[in-house]
Amino acid sequence: MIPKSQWRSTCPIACTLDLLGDRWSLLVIRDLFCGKQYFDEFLTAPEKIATNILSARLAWLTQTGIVTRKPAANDKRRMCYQLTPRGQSLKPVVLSVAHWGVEHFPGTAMERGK
Amino acid sequence: MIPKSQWRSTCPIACTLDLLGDRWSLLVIRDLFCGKQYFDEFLTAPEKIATNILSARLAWLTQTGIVTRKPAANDKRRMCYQLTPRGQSLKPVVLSVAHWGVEHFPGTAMERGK
DNA sequence: TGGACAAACTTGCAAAACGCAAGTAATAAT
DNA sequence: ATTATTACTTGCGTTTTGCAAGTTTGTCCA
Repeated sequence: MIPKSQWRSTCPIACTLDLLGDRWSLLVIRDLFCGKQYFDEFLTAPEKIATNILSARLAWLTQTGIVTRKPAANDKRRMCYQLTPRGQSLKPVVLSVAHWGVEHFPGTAMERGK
Repeated sequence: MIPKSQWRSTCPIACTLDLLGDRWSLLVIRDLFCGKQYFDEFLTAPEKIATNILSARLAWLTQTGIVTRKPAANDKRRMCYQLTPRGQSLKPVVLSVAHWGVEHFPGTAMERGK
């Protein structure tokens, strides 16, 4: 169950957008599907997300059960972010968006691993 | 071809989010798939979009070739908005988002016509 | 063991987007 | 001619975004 005080409506599309309908969440999730796990790995994406935004998004995605957050075994500073089963279930959403983008934006392409 | 000066990257997901990755665009598109065509019809949705936001989104979606905008035959004031083929091709995206929402938000449901 | 370094944030602040309420222009109805 | 309707636009206060700089905690290595 996803915690949030105010959903705009009981429409599943509206609720999903309330959860991750912003400019960045789905890109973070894309990178998680690509195997990225650490804060600085997300920063290397070509879209150049700001650290405060990334921090806020990871916290929100953790809070809502889309990702897990735990310290790496060998370095307690490094936080390891991974998709939960709930997060992994977003794969069809990510793929349908990616597919539409490839069809409608000349010059774009899906990278390996997606 | 979609006109915009600055895309964040050449990733198809990032480009798609630049186009309609905000809180409202996909809800307008949802309503278009449901058969809504006129300004005041979109205003009746339970999410209560503001008129200036709706106006801006319809203009942007028109400009980017997702919807067409023409006066109704019998009333020149009424603007009739409809999905273009490009807009209709978003159906798998809308459906995958709706499906995920139904699975993960108890109490939500897709309405007739989607 | 102590100084340099690194990871993951946090803070400050300016700019942009959002959202509400009220106003307006063009057309239609009576 | 007057009133109502449609599709906006404007003003303005609030919220979110984005950039740069700073902070904290943990690691590395001489």
